[in-house]
Amino acid sequence: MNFSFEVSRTDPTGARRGRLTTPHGVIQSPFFLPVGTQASVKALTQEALEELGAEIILANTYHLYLRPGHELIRKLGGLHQFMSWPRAILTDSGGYQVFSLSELRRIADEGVRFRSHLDGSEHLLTPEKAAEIQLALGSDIAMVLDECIETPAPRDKAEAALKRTSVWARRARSYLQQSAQRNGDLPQWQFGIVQGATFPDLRRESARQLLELDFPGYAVGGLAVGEPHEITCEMTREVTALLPKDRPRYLMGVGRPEQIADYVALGIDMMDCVLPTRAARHACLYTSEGRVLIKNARYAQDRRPVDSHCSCSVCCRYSRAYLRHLFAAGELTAAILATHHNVHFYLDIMRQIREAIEFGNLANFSSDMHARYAAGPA
RNA sequence: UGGGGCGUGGUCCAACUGGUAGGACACCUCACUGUUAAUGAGGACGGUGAAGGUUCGAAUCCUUCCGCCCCAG
Repeated sequence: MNFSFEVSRTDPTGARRGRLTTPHGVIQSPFFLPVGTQASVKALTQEALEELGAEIILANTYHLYLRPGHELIRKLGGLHQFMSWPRAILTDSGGYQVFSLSELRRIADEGVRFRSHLDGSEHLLTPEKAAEIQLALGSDIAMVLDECIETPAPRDKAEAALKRTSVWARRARSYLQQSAQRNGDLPQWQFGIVQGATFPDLRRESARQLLELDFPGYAVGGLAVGEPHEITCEMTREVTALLPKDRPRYLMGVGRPEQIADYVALGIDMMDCVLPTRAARHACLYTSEGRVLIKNARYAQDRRPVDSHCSCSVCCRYSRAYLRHLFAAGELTAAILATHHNVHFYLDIMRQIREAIEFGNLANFSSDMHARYAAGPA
């Protein structure tokens, strides 16, 4: 099978430099996955993503199952072909929707019963179903269905979600393995997801239970849902300490630009976040000097690029004043240009982080970022 | 020149026909962490064209003036 992961260097902080090989290309790690929930990174074309150097993106099982439907995508040749994205794709299982669509679902041991946010129709998402959908989509990496709960959570609730996540992980794992036996090969990698809320011992217990299932990669889920950054780091540290060094570690749903290096220093290899794309549409631009809220009146006559240290095509060509105008006028181009810049910025942070690991100065990079983001924009 | 109507924050309008002026948009600011999100929250701005009068109390009623609109000539 065409999957592998290798760590080529570990720096003093614990950060790992490596590469993940998939049937759809090699991805240098640590890496960031732009979020393309509905087979589209909002406001970006696949051409733009390629130009930006994205090597992998994330899509969502729940959303694509509801629309246009995984069977349709399978019929059209799978998600890669459907959306004309030749590089790697990771699909989230719908576990996050268990959390974010809480008013629309009911959780039981068999799975999650959802009412569609689109038309109100009822659907049952089980661990097997989530695995089946992702198989149909043909993503390179599939996530197991997990139960992601809100923070802070009482211990008994965290325990229950942890237990259920482990049972579901086992079911998802065997579903995929059985499918592989029938077809002779594993067409995709499947990652387990550690839960346990903000309880260190529960995090460790969750990791231990998943390790028994011998996943090719492990994710840390249920974090960055409201708890302080230090807690996110503490929980991540508990987990990565137990994970095998030769498997990729994925911290799901993070983070802010200045936090990313911290997670990498905790031994995280991959992460995804809607922040660069969503904030872009809301006129928040990330730069090497901090955040720029481009709608602010102070930028009305600002001829400078969004980020003078940025080499993206937006910063090479357009002024802050123009971007501000596009937002004020409600032009679609505002979202397109802002998203392009933010995704470039995130991918560039990852390039710099990889370089910093090679040179052994990730700690400097991290404190630099924190300082700049504390100082605010120029 | 008659007759009729209307003047309320930047804009468009609302205020049981007397009860102490509100909304939308615009503006300003903030928030977004495995996307139900080109979203959401907050803030500033008028004392009602002007001057008088009636009344406990007027954007609402009366008088005069100013401005705009419509219909007649």
